[in-house]
Amino acid sequence: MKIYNTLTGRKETFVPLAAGSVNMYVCGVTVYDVCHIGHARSAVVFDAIRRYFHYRGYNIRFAKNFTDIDDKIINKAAHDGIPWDQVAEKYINKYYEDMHRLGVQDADLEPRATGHIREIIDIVKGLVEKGHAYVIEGDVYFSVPSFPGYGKLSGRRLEEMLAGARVEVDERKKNPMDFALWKSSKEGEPAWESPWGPGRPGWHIECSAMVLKHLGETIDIHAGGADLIFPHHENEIAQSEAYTGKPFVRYWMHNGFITVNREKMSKSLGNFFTVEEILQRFDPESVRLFLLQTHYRSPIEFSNEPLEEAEHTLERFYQSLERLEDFLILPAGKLESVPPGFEDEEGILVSFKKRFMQAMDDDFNTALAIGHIFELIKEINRFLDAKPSGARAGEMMSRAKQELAEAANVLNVFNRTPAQWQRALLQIKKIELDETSIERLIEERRQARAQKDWKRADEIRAELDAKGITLEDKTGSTAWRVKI
RNA sequence: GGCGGCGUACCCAAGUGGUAAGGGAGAGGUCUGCAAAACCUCGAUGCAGCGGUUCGAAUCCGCUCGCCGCCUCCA
Repeated sequence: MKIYNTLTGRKETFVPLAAGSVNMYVCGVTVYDVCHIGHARSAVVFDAIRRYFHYRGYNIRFAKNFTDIDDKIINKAAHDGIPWDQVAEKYINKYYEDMHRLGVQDADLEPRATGHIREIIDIVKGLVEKGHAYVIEGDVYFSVPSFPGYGKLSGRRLEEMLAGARVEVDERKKNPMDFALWKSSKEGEPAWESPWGPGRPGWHIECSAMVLKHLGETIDIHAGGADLIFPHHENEIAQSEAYTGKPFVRYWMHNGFITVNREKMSKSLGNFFTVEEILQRFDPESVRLFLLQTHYRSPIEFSNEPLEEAEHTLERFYQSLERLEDFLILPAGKLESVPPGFEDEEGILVSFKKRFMQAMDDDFNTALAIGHIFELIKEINRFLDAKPSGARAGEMMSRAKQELAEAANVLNVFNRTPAQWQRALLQIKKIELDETSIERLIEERRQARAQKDWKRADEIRAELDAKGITLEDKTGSTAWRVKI
């Protein structure tokens, strides 16, 4: 298994600290507002990666935090006139709601900053004692020059950063790059008691504290959005390694951004689309597929078109799956006939599994893995086109279904039944007809067709079409689909 | 200014040395009462441009052009 490690800038063979186990920490969200699609990308991507580790038999401990105290939360609380902890609670709940819809599994551990104040204080105290941090008027700062490795993750040197001169200058700090570990609270702000007076943790320290407490001094993987590389993750390394004297993280993983008009989607630019509003227009599975169809480190340009394409892609998948299932429920024909050219279908299945794993093993290439799924789909369609029959053909197709289900389970897309997909479309496309009335019209049309009353049959078809339902006449029955 | 990334068909996108996956759109075909959908087939002699290394380059090196990100809160 190979993972691109931001620390080295290379793909490296993944060797976990303890054989067979993975300790993984993902930076979650600061809960001061609803999630946009960029947050969703990070969550979905690392969810798929986590599922793949599990599939590969690793015993994975997966932690994802909530930053539930910070300036933005305090500002939001003041703005909305509600207590800061209610702001946090509200958006944590909203996060769960959005992510569950997108098929993101809860982490094994979901620690919150405010639940680790004691641990944070212990680390800050330790850093002060070791001379890596200093106290000024109730604030505690980490002394960046005291940590020689500073800049190793983001690939920059201290002198260069100072030259940039975009750093806000706080005269009290010994070095402009020094960052807050502990911030004293003003009157009326949330505060916890500490050796330096009432205050709250700085942003970076919570992650160090939670990693240390729940996963250990050195963990296998730490992940998050690429915008966290500097300063957040750089600072985490500095404070953690200065404190423990041990390497903090073995593999750093960072996902790429979502862009709008080629610009990074962000709150400050105002060019963001919330998960909620996207899910009003698209089925969650379409969104998840859209996110996984591009490699996690590449940028994704956001617009309707690729989401609509993802819908078509799913339609194609479920059409084929339905066809496969139709074949499987049919009694196996007496005639043993595997069409010529398909004798080695089992070999194709074996190679599918191999290629799927190869793709995922290569830095979690979900885009390629999905490509392989469609190669298999094409193969299955060709096989069924050739009108196979008999027990062996049945076994081969049931094995194919099994293989597809396994891959689908890892990605958590292509994971429903064709009927569930159609029902979901009925809802998301806001079709005014329900299943029963559609079935009733189909039955009426069937009778018309039996009497060769083509005019009436065509009328019904046109009527359904106008309402967004397409009919598909198969031998002996008629299926309906939501037009997309 | 410093550091990093990207540029593959009409669109999206995988591919980091061995002769261009996959999806969407399009064209042709099969099926059909006719349709539609679906399915099958086709589709880049070519990977921003130029030069170099190599038996061999989208992949490595150099230069040029264009775009983006980080350096400040950010997934």
